[in-house]
Amino acid sequence: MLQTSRQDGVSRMTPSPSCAGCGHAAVCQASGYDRPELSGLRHIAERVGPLRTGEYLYRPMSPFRALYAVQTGMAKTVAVDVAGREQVLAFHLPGEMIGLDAMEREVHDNAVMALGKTQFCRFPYPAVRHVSTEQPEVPWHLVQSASRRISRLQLTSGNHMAEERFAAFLVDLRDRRAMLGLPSDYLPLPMSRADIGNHLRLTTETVSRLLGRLRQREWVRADRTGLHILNLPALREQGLSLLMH
Amino acid sequence: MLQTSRQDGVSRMTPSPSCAGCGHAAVCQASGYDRPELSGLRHIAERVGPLRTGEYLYRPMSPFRALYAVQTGMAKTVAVDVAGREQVLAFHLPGEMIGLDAMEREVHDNAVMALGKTQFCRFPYPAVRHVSTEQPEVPWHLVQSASRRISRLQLTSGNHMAEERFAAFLVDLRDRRAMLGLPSDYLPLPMSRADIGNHLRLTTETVSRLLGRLRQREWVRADRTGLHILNLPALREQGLSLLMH
DNA sequence: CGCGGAATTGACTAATGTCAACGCAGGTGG
DNA sequence: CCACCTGCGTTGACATTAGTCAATTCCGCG
Repeated sequence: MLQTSRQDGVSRMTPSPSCAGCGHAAVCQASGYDRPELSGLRHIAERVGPLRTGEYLYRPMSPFRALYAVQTGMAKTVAVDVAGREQVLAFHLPGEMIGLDAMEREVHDNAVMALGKTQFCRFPYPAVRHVSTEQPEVPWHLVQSASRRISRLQLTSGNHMAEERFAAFLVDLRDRRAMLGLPSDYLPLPMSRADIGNHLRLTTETVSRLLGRLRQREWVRADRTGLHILNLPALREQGLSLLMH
Repeated sequence: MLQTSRQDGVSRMTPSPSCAGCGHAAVCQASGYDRPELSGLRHIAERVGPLRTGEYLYRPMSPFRALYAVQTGMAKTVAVDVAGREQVLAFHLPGEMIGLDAMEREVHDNAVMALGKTQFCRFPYPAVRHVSTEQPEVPWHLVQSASRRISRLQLTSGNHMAEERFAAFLVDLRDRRAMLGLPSDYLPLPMSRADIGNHLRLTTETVSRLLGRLRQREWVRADRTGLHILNLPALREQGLSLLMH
């Protein structure tokens, strides 16, 4: 529940180390942040965290002051409706821009929570606007991030059997990791089964049963912290709703 | 099916009348296109259509060359997966930007189809980039459009009872029409029940039954072409998953 | 006036959710 | 260092929602 008084991430913020010596240059490169036309973005980046499981980067109704990107670890975006039901909208891997849905708005609608030890880059919005006057590619980079986010959301909005959705979820996660140059035959799953289920519109029980079936077919080897992919083609075939790029 | 050889919209295009005397200034104003910092966008706008029901504005795999906005009428965006199953991702009202998910990409993933007699504004992408050099607010306007699109997609990605989703759908449609200054106690529904159902992850039969129930409770009066809202508060209560702005 | 696609309605089915019991693992404190 | 405790995951039995299939009606259009 969002009311718990866990520490919010923004208070634990390094003033402005910029990207010099960040040590995660590979991810930035894979995500396209290293282009010279975006150097301004790198210079205004602040580092947030590390946050630990359950800590919030921001919460619903908190003022929109910055965009974020995951640097290391994983995070989830969660919407909460008036009845208090939560909906996990996305899991974020390193390099993915967070908070785009609040742009040009006063406050965030959603919460973002760390899953496992997670660090973020923070891009203060006024500074983003400022560097854009010098570097006109900056807003186009955001447009592209938003565009990708739209495509990703469209992927999960289809109506498919539970098994397809689950397989597609795993393959998508794998492909995104591969794209970032991260090991992709093993997927860490720092989120709970409940989170996965919620995201896919399934119950934890169903997720558990699906995992059981995949294990039985020897397509994956899984424990509670992660999952080895043993038969990627089969998984991909199963989740054919993945028509991405 | 996308293979039918209906005429594609882009061939029926007025060279470049710009927005002078367009007659839909009210919609543009409501959607924020009339700001002086965006005058360049208005000047590059071409008019497409009118297209009639079932005609495509563009199809999957067609090259991305322009953004569009509905001018009058309604349109739907449809994704098709490798198995040929279609997913209606959105219904577009006048003023809504279309094609953002293909930005900075080579081709469109989705199809956009007119629902009833529909006109579009076309913003050729190279011209958009060009005016942006003069008017730096242009890309920010796109960011904002994309941001809104993300919020809207997030709305439909929740797991809720069929009745909630349906009520929320109707109320959302009503609110968007109201925002545009269109009559909002009556909702034209130029799409088929199948389209509505597909969008909401329901079958036509279920949509029909839900409509029946709403009629019985005297919350709406509906025929196949549209629907009068008789009890908006009740509908809104039913679809409380709508927490927008 | 009748044809044909779309919508509606009903009977039955299947997928997934709900509820409940159990087990495993990690963490804490004796 | 072990034992218990607690939370998460797994598994099974049953319930419920929405889907499927089929028959019927409605309505626009030739």
